[in-house]
This record gives sequence, C-alpha cells and structure tokens, in this order.
Amino acid sequence: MPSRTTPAKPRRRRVGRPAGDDGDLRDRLLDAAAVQFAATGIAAASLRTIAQAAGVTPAMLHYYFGNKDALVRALVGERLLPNVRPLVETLASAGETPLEVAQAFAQGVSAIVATLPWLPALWVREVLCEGGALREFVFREVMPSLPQVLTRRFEAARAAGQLAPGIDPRLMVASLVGLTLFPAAGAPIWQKAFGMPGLDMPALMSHTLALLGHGLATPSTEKPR
Amino acid sequence: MPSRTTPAKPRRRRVGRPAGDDGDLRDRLLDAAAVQFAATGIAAASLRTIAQAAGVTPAMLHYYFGNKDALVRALVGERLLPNVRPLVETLASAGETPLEVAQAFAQGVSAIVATLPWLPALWVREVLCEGGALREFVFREVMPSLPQVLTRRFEAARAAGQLAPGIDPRLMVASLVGLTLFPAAGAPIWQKAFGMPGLDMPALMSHTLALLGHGLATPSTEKPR
DNA sequence: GTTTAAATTAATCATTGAATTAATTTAAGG
DNA sequence: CCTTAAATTAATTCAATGATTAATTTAAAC
Repeated sequence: MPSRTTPAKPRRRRVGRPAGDDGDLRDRLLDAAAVQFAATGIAAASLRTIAQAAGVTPAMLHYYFGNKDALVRALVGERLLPNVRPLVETLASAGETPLEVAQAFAQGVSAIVATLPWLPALWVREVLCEGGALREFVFREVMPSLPQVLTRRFEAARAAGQLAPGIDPRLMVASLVGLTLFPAAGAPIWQKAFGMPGLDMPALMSHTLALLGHGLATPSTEKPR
Repeated sequence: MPSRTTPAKPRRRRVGRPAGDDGDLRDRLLDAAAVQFAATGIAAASLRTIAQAAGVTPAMLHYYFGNKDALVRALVGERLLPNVRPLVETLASAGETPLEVAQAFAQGVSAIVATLPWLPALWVREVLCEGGALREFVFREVMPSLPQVLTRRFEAARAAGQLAPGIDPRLMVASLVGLTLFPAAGAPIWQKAFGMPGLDMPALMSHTLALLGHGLATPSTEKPR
C-alpha cells in the first residue's frame, strides 16, 4: 500500500529528457490529434485533451508544432493528403463503365478507412460541411481535381450512352460520397442504435454497389401500376 | 459627419425595455442560434456571436434560456423535432414499393430543407457524426422509431419479392440519408467549388430517384463483357 | 569527463467564453 | 399619476483554453 504522505502518482514521468527512446512522440501526437479532432470537431478539441491522450503535457504540442493551427496543417499535410491523393489519381483512369468507376471509388474509400479509421468523420465534419475548418485548405490541395476528374468521366460515359437516363454526371460525386464515406463516418451509430452488428465496410460496399448497379426494385415489380 | 468626441455608435440600443414591440426576440434568438450552430458546430458557436447576430447582448440568452445547454434543448424541442416527427410518421405508411418509400423520404427531406435550410448541416454535424452533441438527445426522441420503421418496411418489401437482390434492408436508411440529407448539408460546396449553379433540391431529388430506380448503367451496357 | 543539445514538465499569462448580477428604461395596470 | 413588472444593457466573475517560458533531466558529442 502506498504511504499516505507521498501521493506518488503511479507512472508519472519525471521532468527532463526521457531515458527510453520515445522518438515517435510526434507521430503519437498526430494520431491523438486525429482521433480527437474527428470525435468532437477541431474547434472543440482542446490541446490539453490531445496531449493527455498521448500521455504528455500540452507544452509538447507547442514544442513539436508551434500552435494549434500548425498542428492541424501538419495533420492534413502528413496524414490526410498522402492518403487521399492516390485515390484521386487512381480515379482518373480506373474502370471503364460508370459502375466500374463507382466500384473503384468505393474500394478506394474502403482502403482509406482501413488505415485511417478516423478519416470519414473528420472529412464529413470539417471538409464537407459548411463552415468546416479544413474546407478551404483541402479544396485548394486535392479537391480542385477530384470532382472535376470524376465529373468528366461520368460525362464521357453519358456521351457514350453508358449512363442511365435521369442521372446527372455532376451529382454523381455527391452521391458516391454520400453512399460510401458518409455512412462510414457514422458507422457506430448505424451499428449500435439500429441493432445491426454486421455493418462493416465489406457489407456496406456490396450493398452500395448493388444499389448503384440496378437500383432497389426488382425488374418484375418496377412500375407495376 | 459625426463629431470626433462622440463615437455614437449608429443604431445602438439604449438600456431598458424597448419601445417597439419586440415580442419575437426569443424566436429570433432561436433562429440565430440555429444558423450559427449549423455553420460552425454547437461547441464552436459562442453565445456572443449568436447574440450579436440577433442584435442583442449575450445576457438576453441567459434571460430567455438560462444557459447554453437549455438553448440547445429549446432549439431541438421547438424547431428540430416538430419538423422531423411528421416525416417519421409519414414514412410508416407512405408508398407501397421500395421506390415509393424512398421517394416519400426524399420528398420529406426536401420539404424540411425548404423551411429550415440550416437543418441538414446541423443534423449531419451533431446527430450523425460520432461525438455529435445532439446524438443522445435526438436518438432518444425520434430515432428509436425512424430507422426501425424504415427497416421494417424494406424488410417487408424484400419478403414480398419487391427488393432487388444484394440490397440490405437495414442499410437503406444510411443510403437514403447519404443520398438526400447529406448532399443538402454541403450544397454550397458542390455548387461553388464544382462550378454547378444548377444544384438545387429538385435537381438533386430527380437525380437521386433515378439512381434508386434503376442504378446508373443503361440496360444495354450492363454486364457488357 | 565536460560540454552542449534535446526533450520534457511545471508554472504562468493572456484571452475568451459562459454565466451572473445590478442598474436602467419602458410598458402596463391600478 | 403611481406602482409594479418586463426587457434590456453594462459590468463582473469564474473557468477553460491556447500559448509561452524557465527549469530540469538525459542523451550525445567531443
């Protein structure tokens, strides 16, 4: 039993440079920041909380990044963009038919989610919503290309008679994001609150691709009246 | 030109009960709060900013609502739920085929957006995302019914052979929200950044219903190889 | 060994935000 | 008219947050 006079917090680190080689602290701080930013939004996430999650003092965030804004920029530059850019480049040429393009998109999102589980929530909150803190920055970096690349591909498909009537090529980006990235951002909700434990990315992907492939009605019941 | 010694801010209200009958201030505060909450997220929206947008002092928020939490509850109780509940009730019986149910859903969302333009962004940010401030509260009030009602309807349709193969009835809620409410939350983005001025709710709705009706490939090019 | 650089904490500061209170003005009721 | 209640602002308080600095410990370099 610890003596009553020495509070002796269990594993409290002493002041000074640590013995063990903690050379990866910067990475751990970025990870903690990503999780916290995605969970509560960037504005609502305090540096104290992030530092605490990484087991250090908020002064370390100042030491490694300078200030909160620079931390956000580092996260975007070193984690977000490097993982999103390959997808954008892939989509410029992947697949032939519209459905194949959509499949490539869904697969790319699925891959990103597998490595960065916090990305969908952060993207939805801070990039896609009005007033999101990352909108300007991200749009300048990746997005000028992504929507236009995809739109051009779907427009070409329509010109070639490969796109179903009534589908707006320009709106396909919104539809694809809404069907893949967005559900991933709320996965815990759909899972727990709706009592569906089987909702993982593979299940979501096959469902979504079926929907994109032939819609939701069976041919026999379509327009029955 | 105003004299230099009297700053005399133009239309600064004097202290005390106002002459004109401003009996609707409480409503205006709720409106300003809704807009601000949707624009930056609840946590990041300051009472100062909300009060300023309504042209009054933050003390008025305390006067009418008590504290920020009560303001949020009032907004949910008096603006959100009354506008969302009718949709939930409609969906319990509207339409016959899955496509008709989806159409009723899309139309309901469209109607809500017309009256409360700020709702999609607020809903996506604070209800659907992990860590959203309204999740617990809203889920206890409306959501226990909405997803289950819709899921049951799509499951019945599948049992009746009206649902296309590969479609998961439980995931349809996520798909519908992702195709309707979610794009509405980011409408200004799709519009401005993608150079598509024609993106309004009617256009989005017809596109989405076409997608849900028959998928995105023309029958002739489906499975070409 | 001694010196120097790196990494870390504790402590502090300034700013902002939510919450509260006292004072003030006007409307309404008798 | 006089009194009372309602609505509003200015000013203040308290907690939390981002930012910063000085002190401290260890590793590395010579």
